[in-house]
Amino acid sequence: MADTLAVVGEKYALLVLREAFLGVRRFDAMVRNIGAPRDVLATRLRRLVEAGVLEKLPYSERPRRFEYRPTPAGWELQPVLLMLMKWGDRHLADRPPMVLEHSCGADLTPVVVCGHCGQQADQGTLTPHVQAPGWTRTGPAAD
Amino acid sequence: MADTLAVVGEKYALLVLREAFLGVRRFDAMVRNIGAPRDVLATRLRRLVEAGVLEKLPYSERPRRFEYRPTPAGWELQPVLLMLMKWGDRHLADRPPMVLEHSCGADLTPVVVCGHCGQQADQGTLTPHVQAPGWTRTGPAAD
DNA sequence: GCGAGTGAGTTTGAAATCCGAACTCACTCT
DNA sequence: AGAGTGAGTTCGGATTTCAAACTCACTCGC
Repeated sequence: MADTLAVVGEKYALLVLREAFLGVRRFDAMVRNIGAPRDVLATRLRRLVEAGVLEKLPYSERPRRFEYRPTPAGWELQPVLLMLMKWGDRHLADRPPMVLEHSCGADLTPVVVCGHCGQQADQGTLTPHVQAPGWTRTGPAAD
Repeated sequence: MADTLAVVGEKYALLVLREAFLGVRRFDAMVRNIGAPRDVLATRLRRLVEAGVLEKLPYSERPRRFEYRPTPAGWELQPVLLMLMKWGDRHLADRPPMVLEHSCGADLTPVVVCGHCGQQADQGTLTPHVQAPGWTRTGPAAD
């Protein structure tokens, strides 16, 4: 988790990915949609490319222009964004939510399930098997 | 999404939640496990409490001591963390991953599915219905 | 009853980031 | 020739982050 956040946890990184997923893949368009300072966006894009999450490819020689597309590894981050979106819609809903249509025809309500049994994976259903080094669960704290 | 990140997108915020989910709920324990500067952790905790994601409650009067527990809204962020964890395990795996056991008895592999049809929701299966104000999808960019 | 320790922070000053605006460079379009 | 566009880079100033030290209110061992 900490390692993942080292890649996508910096300010704007996940918003950049959102835009890339939605098809906004050019520098200036991202600046407009995200509202990030141009230099910050430039560094973010560099990092995401070197992390293998985005790919920078030219869509025009003369003048040389680039676009940024999610790699396969990048696409695998989409579920993270879906869950962030869902949470925001449930708990912060100011504007009407963006609707994504699933291939089944319904409007998407993303749910996290256990890949093994297909049942929802949430609070009550999970038990950590902890053996991380240096990790301490101090004090009594039954959930 | 942007709004959600305004709440949990700051540095360490999601790590704080991870600890809280795992039962680490005291200030000093979090400092030890996360390695964040104490002042930053203090501000993060304040923000997460006022955002309604954590709850600060005393576990001892005299001396006055507090712990931070996820609220119901907080627990709803767990899926986000699960997907971040999964991605890290697949793409950055340095140390052996932490195993979570699902109530079905199997080790959890979290998957995001469409709540309507139960089928996986990923790259090919989603079509955005875009009508956000000021949002521009510039240039040709079929996925 | 005294010194050491603990838990939950706050303070402090230097280092790293972020910000917005302006600038560059290489073109294209009128 | 002049205006515009796309993809950045450069600037100085405002915010954040950082690590270490400090506070305050206790408790514990002797």
